[in-house]
Amino acid sequence: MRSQRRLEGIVEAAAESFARFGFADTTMEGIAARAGTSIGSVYQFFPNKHAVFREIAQRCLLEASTGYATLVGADALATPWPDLLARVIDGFVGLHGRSTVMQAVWRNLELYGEYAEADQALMRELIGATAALFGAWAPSLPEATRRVVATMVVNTVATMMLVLARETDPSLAAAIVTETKRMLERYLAGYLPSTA
Amino acid sequence: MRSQRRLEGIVEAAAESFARFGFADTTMEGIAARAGTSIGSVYQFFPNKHAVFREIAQRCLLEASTGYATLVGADALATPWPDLLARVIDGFVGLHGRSTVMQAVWRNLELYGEYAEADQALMRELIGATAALFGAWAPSLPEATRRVVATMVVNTVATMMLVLARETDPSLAAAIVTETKRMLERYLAGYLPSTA
Amino acid sequence: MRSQRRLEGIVEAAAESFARFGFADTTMEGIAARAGTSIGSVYQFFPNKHAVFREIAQRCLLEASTGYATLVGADALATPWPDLLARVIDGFVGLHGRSTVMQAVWRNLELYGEYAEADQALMRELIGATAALFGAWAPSLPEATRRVVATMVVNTVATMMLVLARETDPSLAAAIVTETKRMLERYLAGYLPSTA
Amino acid sequence: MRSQRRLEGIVEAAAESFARFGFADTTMEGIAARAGTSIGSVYQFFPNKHAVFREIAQRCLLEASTGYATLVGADALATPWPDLLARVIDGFVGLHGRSTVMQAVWRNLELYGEYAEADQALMRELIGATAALFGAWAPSLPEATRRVVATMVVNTVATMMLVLARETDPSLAAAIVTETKRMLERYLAGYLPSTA
DNA sequence: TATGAATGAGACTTCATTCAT
DNA sequence: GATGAATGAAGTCTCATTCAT
Repeated sequence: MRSQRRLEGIVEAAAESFARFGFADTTMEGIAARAGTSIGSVYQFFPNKHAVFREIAQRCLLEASTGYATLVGADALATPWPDLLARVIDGFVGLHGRSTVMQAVWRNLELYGEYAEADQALMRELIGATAALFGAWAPSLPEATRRVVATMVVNTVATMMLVLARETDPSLAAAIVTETKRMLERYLAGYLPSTA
Repeated sequence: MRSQRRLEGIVEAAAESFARFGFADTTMEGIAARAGTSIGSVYQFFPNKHAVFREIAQRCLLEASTGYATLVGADALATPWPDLLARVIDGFVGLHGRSTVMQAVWRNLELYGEYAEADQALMRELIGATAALFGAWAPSLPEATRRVVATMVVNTVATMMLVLARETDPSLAAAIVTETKRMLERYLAGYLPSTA
Repeated sequence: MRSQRRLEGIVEAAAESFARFGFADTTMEGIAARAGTSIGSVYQFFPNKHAVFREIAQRCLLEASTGYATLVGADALATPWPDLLARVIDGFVGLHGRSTVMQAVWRNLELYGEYAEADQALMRELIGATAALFGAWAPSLPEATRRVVATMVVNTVATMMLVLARETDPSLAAAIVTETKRMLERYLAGYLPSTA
Repeated sequence: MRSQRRLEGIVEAAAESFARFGFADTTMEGIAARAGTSIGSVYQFFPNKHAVFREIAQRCLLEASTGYATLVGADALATPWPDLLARVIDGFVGLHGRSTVMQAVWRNLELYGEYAEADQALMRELIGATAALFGAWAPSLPEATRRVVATMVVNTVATMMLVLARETDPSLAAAIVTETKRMLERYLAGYLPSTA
């Protein structure tokens, strides 16, 4: 469909611009130009500039949700948890590197309010799923503890990506990924049984 | 001197506004009004809006630097490292809670470019100091490792504050602080000798 | 096309305002209002206030250039030079009286820097053309002399218009025109052969 | 007297700034700084920015008036009129070159309205004096003619200075002075008897 | 009287949004 | 729908002028 392709072009153009210049320095005119269309067409799809960002944030959250599901996969419980942890971390790093939409959202944290609700829902989802895994691995761990620990894991991975976005030295970036895995592994080792 | 007090008023008003509404939604007119002065006076001290933010960022970094020095203190090596870790984390949480300037900076991460250089210098300083402590506690730890580990600790504490800034549930916030301490303690236990 | 008419309206309004109140006392808001449009539209065509003036200056120079060509015409060499001189002077006086754009430029000489280059090119053109006429009338006159004399004539006519712009007494204005013709005629009589 | 010296410093600083940057781009703060005093002191002497310019214009007119009297001198009628003409022209060129105040006024013609009245009075004075000389040399010349011719001479010299102010090539500038003398001489030769 | 900090009106300029074609 | 010209609210910034010290 014509309009579908046009919409995609606009979203892509907007994400690129938000990621590269930030929300404030992105103009609706600029988005239209980058998408090879007119400003009127942008307003055909979105009532205002914030709505464009919200769409991008939503896609970012969807990508994160889908990414989590794919990375954890059906074989989660059959995988030693440290391996799973490493897989998820590497997966998210890769995802962020490839997704303009994610970069746009991480670059414009000041707009968190725009999608806080949806983000919190996603966080609850991811935390719930992670906590459920913990329940399978360590049934004796109290429910409340599981949730807190899951929160820590999710937050740590999320903020690691923020740190990476800022880090210019690639070898230090790689070290940060390695050490984050190690840190979480040691942290979780206090809660989950070793997978000897 | 009169102008010193006025300057302080402006900086304080700006920090509050940046922290509460964000940089984009803060107007120079608004800063002046909140400071009980006129827009002309704001421009007497700062050539433009970004310069106001830069001043605040600089103060934030100074507070962080001073805070670190105070918290680590002269007795650092006489203190068991887990205690020192807990003291520093609690200290920074308290500092952030009391400092409008810090809240303003954490709220407007998208302006990181404005003070990136100064921030990186501070990071190097804090990482260096922390790595030096590690060197005292674990002389056998290779220099490069010490620095990477120190980087992890500093980043983790820093991003924890970002997470806290967003967290509305106070009991969850408290749990995050507790668990962050625990996480770092377990992480560092792999590198530093246990203390008696 | 709509926008062409709008542009003309803006230029006309600006010229009127520059001519009547001067550059400094003309506001972009005022130009828009006088043109019956909005300030945004003015900025659609011109990036800033100086650009508006530059457009007007350019039109003024074009009018002068075209005016010269028309006034001198194809029959220049067939016309006794005193008659041609009188025709050109009267022509320019009339032109200035009818052209808001010229009045705007003469009124704001302090902005000469804005169009100095283009003006100097025009001057060279007019001086060159005038010197060429002198060459036809007085072949024995050295090239360098022709150019200097042409410069005098062009400058004298130009500054006469400046004087006229300031003169409020119409009968004195008329006398100034008459005497300027006489002055240039007597001046040129020293260089050019008398006609029949 | 202290305040007299201070006033002179301010006027001089203002004239320099007006001459170099123009009225619009001169700030009261800048004048004070250049005069080595404070803005408050400037307002001690002048109620506003235009008043500063008016003072300068007045001095310019005074210099012109005095200059004329000096140049024409007591021996005017004993001097052949072409020599007197040359002397006056050279004198004014020199005067303009030396006087910051004159340069300030010529540079800011758009403010003519500020001193138009005084200027017109001066013009009447100079024209009257010149016409009187003509009366002595050519008693048969009708009064009205004398005044018109005197107006032409005064205007021509005045506008020559405007042209010179714009001319960057010194040899062309010199030629303009020479030719202006020649032009006026030929013009006047039609009205005044030759001085055998 | 001298100083220069404080004031605030006013001008420029941007850009999200609307709407006629 | 698509287009892009038109709109004008809103924000930044300057600088003449005032006034407390």
